[in-house]
Amino acid sequence: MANSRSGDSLLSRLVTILDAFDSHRSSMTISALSRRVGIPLATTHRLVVQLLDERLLERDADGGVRLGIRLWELASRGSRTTDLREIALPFMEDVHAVVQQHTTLSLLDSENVLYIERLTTRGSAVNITQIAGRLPIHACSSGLVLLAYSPPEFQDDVLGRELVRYTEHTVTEPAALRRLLAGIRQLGHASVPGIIVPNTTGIAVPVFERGDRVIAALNVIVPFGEEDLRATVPALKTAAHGISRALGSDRPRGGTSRMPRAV
Amino acid sequence: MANSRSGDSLLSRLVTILDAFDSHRSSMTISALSRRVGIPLATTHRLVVQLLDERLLERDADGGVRLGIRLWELASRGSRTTDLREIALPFMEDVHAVVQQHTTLSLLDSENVLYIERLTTRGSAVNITQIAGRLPIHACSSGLVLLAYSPPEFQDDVLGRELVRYTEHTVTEPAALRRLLAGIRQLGHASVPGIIVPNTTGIAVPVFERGDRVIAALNVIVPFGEEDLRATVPALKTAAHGISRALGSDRPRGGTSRMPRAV
DNA sequence: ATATTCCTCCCATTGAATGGGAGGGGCACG
DNA sequence: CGTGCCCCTCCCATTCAATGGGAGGAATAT
Repeated sequence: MANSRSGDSLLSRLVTILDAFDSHRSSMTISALSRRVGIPLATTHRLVVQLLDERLLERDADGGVRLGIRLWELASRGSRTTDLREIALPFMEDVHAVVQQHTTLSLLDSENVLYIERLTTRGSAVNITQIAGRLPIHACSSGLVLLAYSPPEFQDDVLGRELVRYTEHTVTEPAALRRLLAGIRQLGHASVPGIIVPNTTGIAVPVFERGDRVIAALNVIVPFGEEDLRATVPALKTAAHGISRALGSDRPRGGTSRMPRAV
Repeated sequence: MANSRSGDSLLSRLVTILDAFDSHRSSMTISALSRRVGIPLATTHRLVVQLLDERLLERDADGGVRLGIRLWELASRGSRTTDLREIALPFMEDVHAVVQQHTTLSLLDSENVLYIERLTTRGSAVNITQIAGRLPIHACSSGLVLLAYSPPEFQDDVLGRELVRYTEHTVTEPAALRRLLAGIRQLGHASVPGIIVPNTTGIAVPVFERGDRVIAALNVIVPFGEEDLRATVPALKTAAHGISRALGSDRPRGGTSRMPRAV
């Protein structure tokens, strides 16, 4: 597939390079990058120069390289993520205003939970989610909701794997997990204590597209002892319903504006 | 630079392909894509298959292709845009709540104004800005603010060009533009009527990084007749100041938290 | 003064990129 | 039901860009 001795294609190497940057490592020298991604320096150098040419990478003030704004532009302009995020944002604000805890929006991507928006609350619970960050599907309330409403084959697939146990509360045993998912479907929400971070409870509800298919999860993260399910779950469900409605009304197909709407 | 007869490198072709998608054209058949980007069908097909492999593109329900979530993830994870957006969002909400008009955050990129966040208001003025969309620097209030606080050489460069006239209010004449910019610097904000969309006024203020350098513009878009500069400008300036402070306090360098902060 | 680490460029080798063309499937129109 | 049209996919001989070890040089640390 490529000239490279490692057998990687040019494109896969480009992706590897872009993938090497994250929020903790947002800038690197070319040499460091080369070591990190395991591509020979001369080749890394050449690829980086090309990426700089296309402005997918930028030079840093200290001579390092970082992701370019152009890359963000390309990725965001025609992306469904951007649309979903923008539609959901006002409803997330509502939840955030009422519940006053970290609020996130996430979806399933390649068997992980990918967070596409996050509203943080100062001084509240520890929040390990990051925008464009991922968490394992079985170890966060959002993941469990998304899994609970996934097709059975996918559920079986996930349950059949060896699941990592992060805390004493992480449910990894298939039968227990199945019961947990059934409970989530019955209640319409997930509320799980510290399955990835101790002393933190995640509460999540599904966001439906056109009434049936689940496309996202809406979640809040609260410190132990501050859970108030009676207030939180209705807030989340109301917002999730609002997002569903807004998703439908912005597209021609699907029940449009059958519902009256205040300004 | 490449095997292609057109002389384009592989990477530049990949960028061209990704660039072909935008919010209006978020899904295309491979043939349509091939025609649009001017790359022979067989080559486009091969590149698309590779991009699908890397999940930078996704298959649509109707067989077309669209941008993949993975691309958004790669671009957003280590991007400064994501940080800036997240830091600025609460302050934008404040403005939005008070002014109740479209509110945007933008920055200068390659001689254009690139919008990185937008809060919309239903039923308010026409809003042609799009998240990850661009506008010419001389034809929007945000652009004029960003230009007013740019280095003189860059200003001269922009003023030396042939500037497009979009409406009767668009200022394209260098001397007039210079006066406009001087006024913006003096007042600390830009307020310009319908220079790209008629019957719409843009009001924008600069967002500073570490007190001196301007990194973004904060803007609201109001319909003619509803301008209330006395209320709007202070709201914008307050929010812009808050963003500057939050930018500084999240980074070790720069005056951190000299200012008391309420929860 | 010496070692280390970085960036950059060179260039002979090699095999991946190229794209015209053919085959096949699906849909609409007459 | 046939015909035309458009799309996707694969093939394959040709061609030239990708590869990466190595060297030179600059900058910084020891």
